[in-house]
Parts: sequence; structure tokens; C-alpha cells
Amino acid sequence: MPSKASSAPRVLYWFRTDLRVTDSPALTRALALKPSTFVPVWCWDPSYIYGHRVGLNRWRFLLESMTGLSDALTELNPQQKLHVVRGRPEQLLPILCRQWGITHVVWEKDSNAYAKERDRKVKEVLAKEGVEVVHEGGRHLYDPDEIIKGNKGKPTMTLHQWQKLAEKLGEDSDWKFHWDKVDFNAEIRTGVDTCFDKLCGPNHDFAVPTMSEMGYAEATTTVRGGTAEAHKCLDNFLADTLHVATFSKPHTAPTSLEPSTTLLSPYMKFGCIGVREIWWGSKKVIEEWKKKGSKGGKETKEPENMFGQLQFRDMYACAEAAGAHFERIRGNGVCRYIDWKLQNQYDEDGNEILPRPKEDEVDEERFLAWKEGRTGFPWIDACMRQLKIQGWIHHLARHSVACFITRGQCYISWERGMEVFDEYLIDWDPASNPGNWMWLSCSAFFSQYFRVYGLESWPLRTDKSGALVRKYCPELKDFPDKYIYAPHKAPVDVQRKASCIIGEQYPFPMLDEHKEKDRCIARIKNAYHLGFHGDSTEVLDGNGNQSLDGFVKKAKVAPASKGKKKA
DNA sequence: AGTAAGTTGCATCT
DNA sequence: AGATGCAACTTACT
Repeated sequence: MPSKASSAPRVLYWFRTDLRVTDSPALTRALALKPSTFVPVWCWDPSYIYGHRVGLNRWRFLLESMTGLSDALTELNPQQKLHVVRGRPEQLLPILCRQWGITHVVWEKDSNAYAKERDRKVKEVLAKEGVEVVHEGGRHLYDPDEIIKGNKGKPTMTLHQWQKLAEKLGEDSDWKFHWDKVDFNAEIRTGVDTCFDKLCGPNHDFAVPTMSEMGYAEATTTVRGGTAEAHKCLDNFLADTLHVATFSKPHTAPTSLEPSTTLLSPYMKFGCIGVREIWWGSKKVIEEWKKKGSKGGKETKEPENMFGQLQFRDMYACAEAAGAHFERIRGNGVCRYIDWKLQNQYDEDGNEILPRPKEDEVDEERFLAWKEGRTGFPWIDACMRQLKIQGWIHHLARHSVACFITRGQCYISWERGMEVFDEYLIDWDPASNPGNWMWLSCSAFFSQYFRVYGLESWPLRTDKSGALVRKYCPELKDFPDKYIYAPHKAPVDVQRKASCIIGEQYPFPMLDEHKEKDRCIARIKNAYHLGFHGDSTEVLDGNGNQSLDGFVKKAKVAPASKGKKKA
């Protein structure tokens, strides 16, 4: 292996999940190499966004975040900027390294399954070039691999479990709780004067692409990306000391027109802000509040406080990193098998997804109505329309629509719902989102399937006036409060007065909420008693797409748990 | 074997 | 706003 490292290192820093210069252990390590040249690079790897169905809002958020990162680099050194290279990392990084005489490539560790395989390939090709690879954790509170190691390689399935493992790691992992403001050496320059006709963009300047350059229409969301926006968002949250100290996620309102939560999730997803900035920022504010006598309310604890939210994010990352196929049912060991409608069907190897059969027309239509916000249930429709327009809905609104499409009423596979979130959400994350879909569908993490969100009762809890419905379903805006979540119950003269006839200007409910709820509960109960998971041989042999009817007889599971006891 | 806990259900009571 | 009953799940711990 040729030794290029004899003189001062020339470092290429590969940004992926960390579009920031604050709270970055990996960046700190890169600079600790005291490089003579430092090139910040973004490789245009479309799969970075873990995307299959990336919507316009997420695209723009990403581009803005890349611009924001570049601006932050320039602020630290006027001759510095982000170099966007249009091509796949495993192909381009070796070329760049050769061209620019790079000795070290540094990146933030990513525990995602796709990313792990990509990074393995990149490491391999860079080793052939004699380039040293340095990677460092920092995306999470604790390195998911370390947590999993402590759990004998198994995924973390409860927050308690994760907390206990984290506690054990605590002592020898204290770096993870440092907050380093990155100090760029002003001497470090990019030193790049090479130009690749195609790879460095139309103006040969490695610029961040624009939406129009990529052929996309404008985004619709009011949420803007970038590390500056991220820090503004955190500062706003931390400025309200009492709110930080008494923050309780389950009690925040999904019906609120202005977000009742922090809206930090998209910034976390793209790494515009570091997890420790939120953790230690909140700790500091709460300590000061306590010193002044804890006025105004009672301090909340994990899991419902902000720290618990960050811990859940880590827990999902550990659950994803430990097993295979976290994003689907088939082959996924943590996922309970339930005989959902519209499941993915696979080819004989079990990898290629086949087209869905025709006979599921009723379910397909229900699914489309849900996706497009025309189910006839104003609360669901408002949430789904907000999701499409804004790329963000409140956590508990996500619960409500996810419950509806899966175990609550429609009995449609969580994979379908997850795909829609993948397309529309700005903050779609490969661990948290599949994890939450499994949670809500009672496929993993959560099992109390008899607790179903009501389509009227749930939004009524926090808003009797239906503000969110009036905003996103404007055809309903003149209905009286009494009928806002169930306009089909309004007498015809009320409908006429509201200039909206149900069945004409707004659809009649597409199903009977309570009838379907009872049916779903019964079906899930049956699936639970059979006890198959995504990696059960019955599921794999059955191609992961069959009704459980055939197994009911075999397993003889008619009675519930009490019947079992007698046997 | 029994008990307690589990972020975020609903309806009905005070 | 908070307690209880509803019907009843899993996991962890004793």
C-alpha cells in the first residue's frame, strides 16, 4: 500500500447524515488530523435519503440544508464551501481522492442497513487507493452497535431495555455527551481547482443543485431546511424554560394549527442539528429553572419529556441496526405477522416485490382515499392533506391516521402506509418511521390493539372547534362545531346552510367506524394467538401474503387466553 | 404462577 | 382535570 500520509494529511470530509458543523464528533476528529487541505464533499447518492418515493417537500428541504451547510462552512472560512459531486460515492470518491491527492476520508458513522453496505463498499475501494478511512459515531446519543452488543446482538424492543443498556455504557462513552463547537483552522483551504465537466454541475462549481435544475416543481411546505433554521428552532424551544421543563409529548395537541411540538425532527433527520445540542441545551435550561425554584409547573420525566423523545429515537435506531428488513414484514424478525390486506407479495427468492392482485379493489380504493384525504372522516382527511402540503403532521396525528389505515379500521398493511409517509414526510427516517408504523399497527413495540383512536373522540379531546379541519378541508369550514368531525350526521338543512352536501361536495364516510373496529380487533386477536412473525417459516413459505385462515384450524386457537389456561 | 408496568383509548363519572 | 371500568395485549420480575 502506497504511503501518502508521510506529509500533512489531505482530508476529504464526506457529509451524509450530518449537514452541520456543530456538535459533530466526526468533524472534530477530521480536524484533529491537522490537515493541510480540507475538502468538504457531498456525494450525490440518491439513496442517501433512503428514498424510494422522495416527495418535493423533502427534496427542497435537503437542498436547502446542503446550502445551509455550505454557508456555515464559508462563514468559518471564506474560501471554504460544500462541494457537491453528482455521482455515486463508491465510484466517485476514489477518483476525487486520486485527483486531489487525498490521504484521509472521514465520515460520521451510519448504522442504517443500506448505509452500512454502501460504506463497506466505499471503504474497500478506498483501501485499494491507499486512502485511510476514519469514521466516528455521533448521530445518536449512543452508538447503536455498542448498545446492541450489550444486548447480545438483539434489537432493543422497549425503552426500558434501551435505558438499562445505555446506563451500562455510560461511563466509557462520555465523549458522546460532549458538545464541541467545531473550530476550523483558518489556514485550511479547499485547494481544489480541478473541474469535472459533468460531475461538478452545469457551472463547473460543485454547487448545490436547484429544484428547477433537477426538473422539479416548487415545494408546497412552509418548513425550510438548513442548519441556521434548525438552530433558530432549538433556540425558540429553549427560550420557553417552563415549556422545556414540563414538556409532555402525549399531552401536546395534534389539532393545533401552529405545531405544538418542536418541529426539530426534519433537522434531526438531515443532521442540521446534533442530538447533543438538544439534550444538553434542555438539561441546562431545566437546571437553571430548578435553581430558581421550579416555578410554574411540575418537571416531567422520561419517557414523555424531551429526553425520552431522544431516547426513543435511539431505541428505534438500535432496533433497526440489529436485524434485517426493518422496513418490511417479510423476513423481519421483530415484526409480528398479521394477515393485512394489500401486503407486499414477493417473487420466489423473496426479494422482488410483485404487482398487487386485482381482487383487492375495495381495499385499494380505501387506501387511495386515505392517501388523498377523501375518506369522509374530516379528521383523517385534514391530517392527510396537511401531510401532503406541509410534509409534516403532529406525532399524534400520525398515530391517528396510521391506526385508521391499519389495525383501527382498514386492516391494510403498515407497509402501504409507511410508503405514503416516505413520499410525503420531510422527516422520514429509516429507523423511526418503520418503527412507529410497527408500533401503531401493533406489529412490534406495542400490543394493546383494543385501544383504538376514535375518528371524532380523539381530535375532540384537544379541539372542539375543528380548526385543522376547517383549514385543510375548506369545503367543511361553515359547519357548526357540533358536526365538524362528523358532518354526515348533520341534518340536511344544516348541510345546506354550510353550503356542503355530504356525498356531493364532501364524501360520505367510506366505512362504518365501529363495525370495522370490532372486526379488526377480532382479526388481530386471531393473528396474535397464532404468533407468527415476519421470519416465521409459515410466513416465508406462504410468500408472506396470505390470510391466516388456513392456520386457524391447525393451531386450534378459537378461545382466548382463558381457554389456553385450561388446556 | 402471579403481578406490575407499559409515552399518547374511550366513555363515564366526579 | 383526574379517577374508574372497560377488555385484555406482552414483557419483566418476583
